[in-house]
Amino acid sequence: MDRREEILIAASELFRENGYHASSMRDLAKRVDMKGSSLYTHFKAKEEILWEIVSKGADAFLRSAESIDQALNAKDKLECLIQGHFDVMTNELTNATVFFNEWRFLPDDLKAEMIKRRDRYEAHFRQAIQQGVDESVFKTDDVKVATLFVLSALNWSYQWMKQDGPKALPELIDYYSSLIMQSLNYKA
Amino acid sequence: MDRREEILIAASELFRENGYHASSMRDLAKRVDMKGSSLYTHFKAKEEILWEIVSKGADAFLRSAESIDQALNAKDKLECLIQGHFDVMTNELTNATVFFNEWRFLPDDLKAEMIKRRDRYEAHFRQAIQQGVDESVFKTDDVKVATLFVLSALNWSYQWMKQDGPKALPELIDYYSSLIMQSLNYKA
DNA sequence: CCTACCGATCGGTAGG
DNA sequence: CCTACCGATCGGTAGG
Repeated sequence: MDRREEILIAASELFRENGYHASSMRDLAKRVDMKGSSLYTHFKAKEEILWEIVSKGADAFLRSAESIDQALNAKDKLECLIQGHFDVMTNELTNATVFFNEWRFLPDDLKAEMIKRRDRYEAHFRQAIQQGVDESVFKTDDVKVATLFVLSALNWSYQWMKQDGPKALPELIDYYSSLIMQSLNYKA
Repeated sequence: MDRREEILIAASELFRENGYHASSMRDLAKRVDMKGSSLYTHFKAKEEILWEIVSKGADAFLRSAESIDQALNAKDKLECLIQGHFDVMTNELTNATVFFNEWRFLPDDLKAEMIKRRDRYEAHFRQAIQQGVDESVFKTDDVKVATLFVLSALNWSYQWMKQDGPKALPELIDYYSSLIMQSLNYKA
């Protein structure tokens, strides 16, 4: 693994623990045994580091959603979306947490780019729910609000997920998923 | 309204927009037409300001939950809890947002105090859901996870709630509430 | 509530 | 990747 990647991992952990603005370049340098000024051979600015981490988090979510077979029926599709969301949470917890907590500190143009990606992710969920309504397996009066609801329940999970969480996690996720299905009035 | 209160309101808005660590005492002073040093006649430290705002947010949620009639049946109780949550979100959006985003920057002892209050709030929801299971109006295999699910869906809402939101908000909240009820398999 | 000031630290650059 | 350094700004105090 190259040095740049090592620094990004250390930065992700640091930002997760202390937040972007409470983390200094010198703090970060200490974690990778460098002097603060040497970080600038790998990155143009502190903001660039934030961007790379946030971007990595967002891409993990998007790739997960985009890898799902579009031919699936609505129920399976939504279940894959939910499982994928938790997979990203599990495998990329640090980047994902920084993504949720710190993306708002990006400069305006990069912030706009993140909003675009977030909207694309949301569209996958809305499409699956709409498909379920069309297939008459979901029953909901308002697909937009239902989508908001499902994504809210998922997005907050970074608050209670822990690195190396309990073995019980797979069952928890299954049950969480079934609660979402029930909220959409799932009928086989 | 006394000066101290005015400063707290300005600080809440400032922290909401820029985050606690990216807001300086001089930024805050400008918003209330003072010099930075003069803020220290009202507050001992910057941290004290954060504590007051976060504390106000948390108390609003707790008071809402604790004002609910314990004699209510489970469905009505949970609906009051949900409505109360959104009332706080509406009336105290700024303090609530700072509460969610910035409470982790409090010193350890105050952080522990906030966790206590959050646990007390959560207990109200768990109790209502458990009561519903006992009354056979809710059906859920795992009250703990169901509580986590409901609170996740509610807690994330600060992300999409806006000050002076759309007139449609009451209907949105009603529908959001019905999604939660369905997730708990509500049967009258 | 102000002016004046403190030491510490910030992100970042120059030059090697 | 380092040393040495920059101007700017930080939270906070003294003294009035």
